[in-house]
Amino acid sequence: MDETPSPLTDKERAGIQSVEVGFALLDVLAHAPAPLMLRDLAASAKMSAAKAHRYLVSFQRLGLVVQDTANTRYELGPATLRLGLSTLSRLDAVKMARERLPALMEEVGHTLALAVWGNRGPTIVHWQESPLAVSVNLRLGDVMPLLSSATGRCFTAFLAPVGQLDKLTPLLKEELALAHKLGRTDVPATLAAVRSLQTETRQQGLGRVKNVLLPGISGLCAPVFDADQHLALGVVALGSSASFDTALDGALAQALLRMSCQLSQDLGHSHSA
Amino acid sequence: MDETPSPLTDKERAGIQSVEVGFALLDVLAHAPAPLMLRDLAASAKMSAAKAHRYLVSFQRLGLVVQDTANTRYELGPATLRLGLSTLSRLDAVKMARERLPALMEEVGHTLALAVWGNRGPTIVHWQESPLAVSVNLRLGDVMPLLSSATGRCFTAFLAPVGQLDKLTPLLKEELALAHKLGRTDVPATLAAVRSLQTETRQQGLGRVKNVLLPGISGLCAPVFDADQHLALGVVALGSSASFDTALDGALAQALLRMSCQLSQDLGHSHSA
DNA sequence: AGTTGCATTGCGTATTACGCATTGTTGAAT
DNA sequence: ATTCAACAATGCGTAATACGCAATGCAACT
Repeated sequence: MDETPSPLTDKERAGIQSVEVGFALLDVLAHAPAPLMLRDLAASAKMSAAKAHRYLVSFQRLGLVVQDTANTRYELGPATLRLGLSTLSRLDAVKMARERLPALMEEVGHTLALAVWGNRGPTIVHWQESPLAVSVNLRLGDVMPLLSSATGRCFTAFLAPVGQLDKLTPLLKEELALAHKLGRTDVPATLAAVRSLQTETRQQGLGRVKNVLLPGISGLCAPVFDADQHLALGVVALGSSASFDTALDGALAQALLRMSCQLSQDLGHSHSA
Repeated sequence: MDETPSPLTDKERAGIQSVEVGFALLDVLAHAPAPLMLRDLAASAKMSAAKAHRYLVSFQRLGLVVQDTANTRYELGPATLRLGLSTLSRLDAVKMARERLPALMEEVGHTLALAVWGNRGPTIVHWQESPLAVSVNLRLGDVMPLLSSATGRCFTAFLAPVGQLDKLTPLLKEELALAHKLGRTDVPATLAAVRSLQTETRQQGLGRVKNVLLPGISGLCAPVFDADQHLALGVVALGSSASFDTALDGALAQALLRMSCQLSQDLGHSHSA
């Protein structure tokens, strides 16, 4: 088709070329921070605009992509959400954590949430507001910042050392740049400072934040690992700093850790690190 | 290819056939309760096993599908989760609803509004006045009463069953006290009466009011839910009681419900309640 | 071993997707 | 208003690709 002389290495099993070509477009859209024009979308996926357009027509028919009626920009559509949520609902870690969250909330009396790693960082996939708590503005799908949120710090510290780390670095650099521009003093400013925050978080066993992301709000996030030592999800608690105990040996932190350890074990994680 | 002589109807824009064919497999997997054998998967997607297999090879390369190493069954893969989370993070219920309001207003001919839950109750965040309608005195940021407005009744009935319900109670008590002092007879006077109003509203599927909050004005409010069963927003219609059809099976109520259901689905809500 | 029920892979052909160039559309500048 | 520019969308002919069919692998039972 294109410029692939493709020696057709033996390890290649017969597939459907169009499927693999088309996915590049979805992938670009998934990583893009905003809806894209056809021109840029095609360029990012390394194909001609005409070619991309044909794929996008089909993706639109399927609901995988939608087009802003006004400016004709493309973005991912509701069908991708359905696929993702279907996968999410089958994830053992999420399933089990969801079931156990109500009891934990009863015990600790704070708003709780679950986060998993997405393309743009740790993403809230479930939350449960405490009746007692101040109303924290949390929305499904929110992506938490890596350095200024308890959740982000948890993922920054506990993401599997190999493989996923490379996903982390570009996002970290972005955030460092942003923090620098805003002149923030309560978050790390250099990669070295990030390393030290990671070490600290690992020693604590959970991500912690006091009045950083939101003034007057504190948060804790405990990691849950699967059988392969990968960070499967984060269990988050947050609330008003006035009534929120951030002590590592406090009842709240201990309850979170108990929950996350139990989940990890039930997922087949064997204490080896 | 197949048995499609394909008269190529005019409404068909040129797309990529393989993409649309392949999606049928993903769709089947998304709706299946458990991993599927190639045979069944192919049958459900109405294609031959050989054909399905080629697509699945490509889907596996992309991480959209994974195969149980032991029993060779297929299920959705991590890439679908990435796509879904990316979409989820961009979803904005209010924005989506706002885009669709003009069409709805065209259809029903009444003033429409959107409300979300704020610290002090359901808050109007957007409204669109009908040219035909009487001018209703609504302002951005207005907090609607829980018992005497259609919007309030909607939120009272449909706020997340656990947790948020208790955020409701203090506000409800306040309003009950106020109603009592004013000697109103058209709103519930006791908590028991509130419960019964909630039940009624849930059965109706939307909040409804005739000449209660404002004399001569009627209103309806349909709930929109997110993927996690949280009440994301309310779609409100209001107008002069003379021309406003409050029948549950009337054109207006049905149009509102259609709109709210569609929105809920696009937010990832899988209708279960 | 024999058999059954799958998944997987060559092969040849008809169909499809590709690049190129053209036409349609939108929106901004003169 | 008119012109212009930038982008999106679409015919067309050809070369590459996906399809059905049938053969081959690969296990788990009998």
